[in-house]
Amino acid sequence: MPRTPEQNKLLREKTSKKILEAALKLFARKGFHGTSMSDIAEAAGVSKGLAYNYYKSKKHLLEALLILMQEMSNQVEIVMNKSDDPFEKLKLIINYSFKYVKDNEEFWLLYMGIIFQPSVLKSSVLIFDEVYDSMYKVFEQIFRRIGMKNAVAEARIFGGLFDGIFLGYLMNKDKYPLEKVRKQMLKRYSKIELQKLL
Amino acid sequence: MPRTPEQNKLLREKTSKKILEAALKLFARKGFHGTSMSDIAEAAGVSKGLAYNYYKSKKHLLEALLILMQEMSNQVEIVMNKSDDPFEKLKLIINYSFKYVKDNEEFWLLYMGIIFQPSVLKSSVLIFDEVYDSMYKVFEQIFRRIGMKNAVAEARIFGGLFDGIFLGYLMNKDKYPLEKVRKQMLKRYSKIELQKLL
Amino acid sequence: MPRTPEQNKLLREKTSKKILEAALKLFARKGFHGTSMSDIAEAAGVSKGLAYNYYKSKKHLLEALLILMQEMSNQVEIVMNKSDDPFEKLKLIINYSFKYVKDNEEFWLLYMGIIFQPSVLKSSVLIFDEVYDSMYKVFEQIFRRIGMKNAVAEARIFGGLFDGIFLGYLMNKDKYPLEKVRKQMLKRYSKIELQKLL
Amino acid sequence: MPRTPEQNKLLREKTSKKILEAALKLFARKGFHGTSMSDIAEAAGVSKGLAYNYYKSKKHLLEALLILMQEMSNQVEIVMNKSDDPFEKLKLIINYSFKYVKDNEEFWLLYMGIIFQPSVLKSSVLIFDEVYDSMYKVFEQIFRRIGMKNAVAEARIFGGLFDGIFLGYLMNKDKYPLEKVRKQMLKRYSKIELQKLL
DNA sequence: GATGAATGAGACTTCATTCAT
DNA sequence: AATGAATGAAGTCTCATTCAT
Repeated sequence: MPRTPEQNKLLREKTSKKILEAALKLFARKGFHGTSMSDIAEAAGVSKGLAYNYYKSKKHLLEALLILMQEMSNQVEIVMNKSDDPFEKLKLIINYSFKYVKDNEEFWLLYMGIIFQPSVLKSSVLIFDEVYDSMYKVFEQIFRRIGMKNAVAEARIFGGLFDGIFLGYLMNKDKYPLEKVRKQMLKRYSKIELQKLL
Repeated sequence: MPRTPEQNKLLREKTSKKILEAALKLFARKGFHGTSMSDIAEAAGVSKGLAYNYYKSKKHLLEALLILMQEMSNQVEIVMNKSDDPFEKLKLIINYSFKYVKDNEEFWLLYMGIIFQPSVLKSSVLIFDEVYDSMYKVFEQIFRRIGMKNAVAEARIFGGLFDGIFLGYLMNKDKYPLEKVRKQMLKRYSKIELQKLL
Repeated sequence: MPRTPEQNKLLREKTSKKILEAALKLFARKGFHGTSMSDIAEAAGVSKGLAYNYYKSKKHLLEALLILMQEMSNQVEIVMNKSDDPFEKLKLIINYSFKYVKDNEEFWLLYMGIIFQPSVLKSSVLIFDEVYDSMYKVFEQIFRRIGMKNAVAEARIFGGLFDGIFLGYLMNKDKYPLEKVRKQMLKRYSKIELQKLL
Repeated sequence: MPRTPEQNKLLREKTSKKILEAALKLFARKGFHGTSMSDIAEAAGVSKGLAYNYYKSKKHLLEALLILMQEMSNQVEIVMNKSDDPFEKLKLIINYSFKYVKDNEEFWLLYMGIIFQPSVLKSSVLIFDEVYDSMYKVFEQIFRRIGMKNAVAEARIFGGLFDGIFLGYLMNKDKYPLEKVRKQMLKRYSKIELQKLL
């Protein structure tokens, strides 16, 4: 009894997702070169052959993950635009980012891993460069609207803080006081404190 | 006539340094797994066999680099202790760190690469964990002495800033306004501004 | 459609046997260090990679052969126990051993090669030591039952004879009068002649 | 102050002997392929370069050892010819051989190693074949003179005994009752016992 | 859609040999 | 006579990818 086309489509999606998730997990932890297709297939519970049935090559798997990440990165802007007040925006960004990292550790690790080894996938750099650039532009505007003189530098500091904090957190999740840091960030970038510095 | 021991020592030092430098450059850019011993030997201008004459294995090469890094990391504390004033300490740390990254981009890249793929070298994690921990302790003390309530979180923020900023810088050295950011950091952590927030 | 598990099992057995046989042949003739995995793969008619698919390393291949040999070595005792008469036992041992060597030249060569280079595989020595020891014990008992005074030494002489004779035979199979020697051995260790020496 | 020609010659001989002895020791224990020139040079306490100064290649070293062995093998005949009585000859051979093995374990091990891996050195086979052949001829004559019918087979048995016994001895020097075996051999091949079997 | 046996290029590593001094 | 740095071929092993079924 052959499967109906719908059943087949569902099955395909499910399997392809399993593979993608296994790849994400392993690339994040062991790096692209440190992960073998066998590892991925095994972690996904499918045969090597089947993995190739869904993704033409190891590189294609990575690319599929990058595209996913790119799509997710748009979320920040959506969240941010829930308010028009720059101080409120900062708050939304901080809260969203901390939540995002906790929920998507692996994506974040993969992203960092790729950033640090651009040779793995030339094209990736371009993608992220754009994402980064546009993000910094937005931060800059926010700080300008707040009235800060050095909005360019402040934007870099603000953006850098996330990377740095999350890095520290992921390096040692058990000890890191993530919640305390989030609160302190909110305080540091609150209307009250920022206005003291103007 | 054989070479004199001195000649040999010089030769060994020169060659072993060439190899180590080539390894640093390549590991930093392409990652440990992404770099082959052939790459390293070629970049160093020696034969593959000779590289093994000096470093027992690819892993040993990496370890030699890590030891070097660990030695360098002690510098921060030395620099910091040139003054006893906590505000001055912060200034010294900021200036030293920015200078350090500019002068040792590759070390920093390698370090990040390793942090993100601890599976490459289990032992490395331990080394860095210690370094990090002791550094955060020192930052905490400084902020406590300044009179900040949330010294723990502030220390994490301060430390994270460096990683985040340098990460952004190394991702795109051409565009990054490193000097502006340094100045803004000095301002943000100056006595004047910090005291406004107490 | 994938192959059925049965098909795969058959395939695996066939291929793994081909590789093992090739390894035996080459290790026996050229020694462990003198044989390369390429040699083995080529002789087995498979790719190098496949050989590693079946045997984790060159050493594992050797170990697989040793286990086979150990299993075979139990045969002697089985054969010997077909009779209870010590003179008959000697006859059975002689006939079985001569036949065994002719049928399993390569195993015998491999075995000797390993004996002479214990550094190749430390564990092997222990295995064979045990086999040897228990064999000599058995020989000793036989000679004691026959009534010989120096059963210990006689057992060593009897056992040594096999090794020595087979060594001579395998060194130069064309010229060696194996059949004549077998007959003479039977005579030498026959009831009639042995009793003359009591 | 340059060395005199005599001094030089002495030095050369001493050094070349050191190297040869180191090679013998290592080849015997670890096999030809299992021994590296570095091992040999180190064991001999000289530099690798110097070893090559004395022996053109690793193979040449082995050949030098084989020639030495060949020279030593002539000793048997000399010893044997001290008496004209065949029974006495057997006694001399037995005693000499047991003594020889104890005094020259390494030579004997090397010899066995080569016998079992003729591929290492094609030429060696020819050398040993000759030695063996002539030896068996001599044994045959002895047994014929004693009056044995199957002198051919008896010669093979007698010769094989040595190889087999020594093999057993060298496999496990601590436990092997070499002295007992020697005595039993003398008894077995004494005039009294042999004549019982005629 | 699915399997896993099979391939082969390329990685890590060793070592006989050469050579500058 | 002597050293040991240096080379490069060859060996062990891994893994992305293909393919028969």
